Amino acid sequence: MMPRSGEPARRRLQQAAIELFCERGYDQTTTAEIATRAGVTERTFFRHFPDKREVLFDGQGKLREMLTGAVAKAPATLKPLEALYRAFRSFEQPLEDNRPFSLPRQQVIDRTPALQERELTKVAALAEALALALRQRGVDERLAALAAQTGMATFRYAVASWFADPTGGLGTHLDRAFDELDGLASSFSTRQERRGQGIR
Amino acid sequence: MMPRSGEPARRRLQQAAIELFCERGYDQTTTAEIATRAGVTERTFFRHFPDKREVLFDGQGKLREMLTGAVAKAPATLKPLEALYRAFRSFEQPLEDNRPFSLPRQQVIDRTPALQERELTKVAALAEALALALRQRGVDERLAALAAQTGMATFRYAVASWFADPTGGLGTHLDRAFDELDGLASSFSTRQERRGQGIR
DNA sequence: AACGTAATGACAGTCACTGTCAAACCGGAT
DNA sequence: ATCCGGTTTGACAGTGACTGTCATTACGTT
Repeated sequence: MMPRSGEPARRRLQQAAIELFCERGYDQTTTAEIATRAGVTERTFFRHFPDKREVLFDGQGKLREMLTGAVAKAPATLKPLEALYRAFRSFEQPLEDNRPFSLPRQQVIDRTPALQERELTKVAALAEALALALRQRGVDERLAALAAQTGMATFRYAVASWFADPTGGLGTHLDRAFDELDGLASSFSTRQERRGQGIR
Repeated sequence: MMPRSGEPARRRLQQAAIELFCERGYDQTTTAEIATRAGVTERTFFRHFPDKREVLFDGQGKLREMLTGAVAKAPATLKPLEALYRAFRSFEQPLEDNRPFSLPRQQVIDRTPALQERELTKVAALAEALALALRQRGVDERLAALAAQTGMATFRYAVASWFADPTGGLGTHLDRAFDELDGLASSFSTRQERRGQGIR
């Protein structure tokens, strides 16, 4: 049996996976190769991760808990999107620290359709969790869903532009994205004809 | 060689697939079984569909073209979400006609994670196409993306409630969903503190 | 040092999916 | 009717993701 030395097998597998994905690409890498580089058997890979893709989406569970927790703790007077903004903002530092790992990870995802598909479901699950957190703040069900989706999209937009240009840190990009969204909100309505120029 | 009789092999495969998925479930059905029921070989299945999931997501291409076309043809004065509403509305009849097929299909998807994942990517692709169509109407890039996502989510909500209760037809559910969205728009803003009570 | 639990290796097996090539189908030209 | 060229299919072999099972090994506990 492989000596259980040093880093836990789980971490070695993640490390080996991202290395190989960067070197050869996701599709050209077999789970057996990942396992070999990590010094374990292929079977062990599937004991730690339910499938090949999941080796890149591991932190999601904690991220969800932390974000929903931050939303729950936000001042009750805040509007939905403002609560989300604060939750995202409270994650600036951890995400900055993770950048060296998450940047190559995102590059692999961006050029692999199968991984983009998985990312979409992770994002959707996160948005759903955020919507639930908003509902527990007393927000209407439909508004919670809408705000959660919009907030997530804006967050992703900010992270993407931060990946492209880290200048000013993630916080700057978050502010910019939410400011832009704020400007959009005024031109955001469904029906035109049944409104006069009067407001409210 | 199998006599090329009756319905084209493609349709037979789709029919056989949805039947088997309803009977045994998606995971408990092999592509070989689908092919056998359709009277062809497994190899032929993969000549018609790139993967097992795709047999349930075939109309997507045409749907995208028709919806983006409808958006393009909408009166130029309409706001983004109103243009989307009209595009969706113009599809009431085709969707009503398809209900006998799409209802069981949706039930299969709803209880199969792998299919939900694929559906998410289809929805995302459609939203992206709608955003592009809005941009070509002169809508700002970010607003187009936001409106497309929101519109798609509202459309899906309407279709879901129409699946649950066809009373009044899809049109009624669409109106209700967009009316609800319209009510939400007023409480939809990002930042609270930097606004006085003044409007505009 | 003995023990129990959890992690691992070894092995066999299923199934989605692909490449390849020959055979069968089809419509149109002769 | 016959031939012909392009398309569709069948047959077969192969890869790789993923699962079940069981014995074995590592590690903490006593």
